[in-house]
Amino acid sequence: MIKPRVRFAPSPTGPLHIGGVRTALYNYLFAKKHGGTFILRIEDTDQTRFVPGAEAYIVEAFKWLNIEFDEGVHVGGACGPYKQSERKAMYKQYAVQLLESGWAYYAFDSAESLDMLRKAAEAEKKNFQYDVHSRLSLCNSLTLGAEEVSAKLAADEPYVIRFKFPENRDITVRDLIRGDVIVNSNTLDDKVLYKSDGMPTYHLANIVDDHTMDITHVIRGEEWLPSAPLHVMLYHAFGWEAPQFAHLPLLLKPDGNGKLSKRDGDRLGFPVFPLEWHDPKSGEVSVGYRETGYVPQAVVNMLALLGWNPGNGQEVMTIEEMTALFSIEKINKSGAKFDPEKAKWFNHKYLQMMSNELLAHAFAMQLAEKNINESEERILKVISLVKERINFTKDIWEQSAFLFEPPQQYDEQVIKKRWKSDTPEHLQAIAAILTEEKPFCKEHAHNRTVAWIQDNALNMGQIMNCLRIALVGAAKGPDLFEIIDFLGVEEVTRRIKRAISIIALS
RNA sequence: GCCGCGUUCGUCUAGUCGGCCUAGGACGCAAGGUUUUCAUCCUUGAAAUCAGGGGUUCGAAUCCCCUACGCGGUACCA
Repeated sequence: MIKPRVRFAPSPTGPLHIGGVRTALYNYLFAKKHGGTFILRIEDTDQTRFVPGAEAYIVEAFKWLNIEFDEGVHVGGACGPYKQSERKAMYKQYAVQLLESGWAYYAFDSAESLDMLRKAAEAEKKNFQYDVHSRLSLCNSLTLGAEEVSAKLAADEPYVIRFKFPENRDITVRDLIRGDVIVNSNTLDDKVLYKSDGMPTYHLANIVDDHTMDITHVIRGEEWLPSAPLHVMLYHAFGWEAPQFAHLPLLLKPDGNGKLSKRDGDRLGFPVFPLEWHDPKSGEVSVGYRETGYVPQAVVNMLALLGWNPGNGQEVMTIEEMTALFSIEKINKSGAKFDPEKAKWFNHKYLQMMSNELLAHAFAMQLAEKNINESEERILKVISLVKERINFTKDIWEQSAFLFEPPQQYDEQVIKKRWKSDTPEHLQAIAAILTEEKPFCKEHAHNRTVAWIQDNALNMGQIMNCLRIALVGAAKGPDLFEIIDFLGVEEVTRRIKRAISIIALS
């Protein structure tokens, strides 16, 4: 295969959705697999939907995800500029070229008049289309005389340029995932290519850019499949060779049907965006994978498997492994429901593979925010104690807070079950045993404590759980003597006293 | 409405050219074990009559047709 050139072309209308991230990822995987080029192009032809900060967000998101572009708005390249608003001047000539070759025409109908036609059709449960059937009864250069058209243009009347579909032609879209999709031109509408504000629409700009940037493969979401016949015809009209198409299945909401949306994330409690996003207009904040404590590699891995599968049973893999295994033929045809539980599982797996040093570094930052100072050695110790219990980096604190501060409260269920009238004296006896241990050795302390419990014919589970309650506040957490070792006997004694007084009061 | 795409355990999926599929794996779920706690981890299990109905064939999840359902599109948005 010749080295492919692919592109990811988002429009800067808000934060990048994980569906978009997956589309970009598949483009990236495909390009890397075949030694090709991966390009980031910003499609901002709709000035009314422009959102400040969105472009920077997109760039930052890919940086965090470690998905690198070879060419693009932020890195430049030989086919720049990579932002459509900056290429504005070049589109008109292509629209004119189509006008001259008879593949397009001027249309002067106002948005309002078309709106009325649409409403009227809707009332009859029909659909109004600007197409082969209707264009001869509308106001355009096909129905108006040549002088009339030039007069309107000379008078600066607003106009759009529409594509003129040939009559009754079967158009074949050759899709790498779906095979041949055939659509008759009579069912297609004459899409606007050039808007009255002097900007091209997506359709024109997209084709012109893909051609001038030598794009070989267009890998994009399934929502573009309906307009693919238009694109195929556009290439034909220009006399250009069309790139190969691959329309990706959609990412669906976890419950029910339909496209995954920000709403679903809010409702079910999982991020839909890679990074946290602050909407400049509404001030609304959307949670991000990064801020939730996801490992970028885990996000990439999880996303890759939503709609693609190498077929070898392997699920956890590096991006290099994915690249080696990737093929468009193995992409599924049907939409994939997003599963927050599996996303969590992936993150857990990646956290376990991460070095303790790296996790300690992340945790040290969390501690700094809480003004807690601990030695590197002790932080590393904490990591070794809680690592296997965490799904997100933010869980480290949740799982280890009791190592830094006494329990805020004591689990009443456990107290009710295990705390007896003689518990205080038993705990004090254990405190005494621990204090005698000098230097403190957790194995030895453990053995002596167990021996003491047995010698006094006491219930092991009852005593140990009460001790745990006194130190941790709940019946959970790592090995008790590891905790005692970390806390130090003095702190342990203090906590036992504290627990006895507080629990006695309640 | 019209056009297009899709349909294997609850979910993500394996299933190349029909037989090795009494449909495999993973997540989740359940039970047991480990941990005198909880989580992790390990083992086992339940879970898809391969959307439904017709064909073709000795034989179909795999090929053909129909139906149903779901989704996407139907803008001077991308």
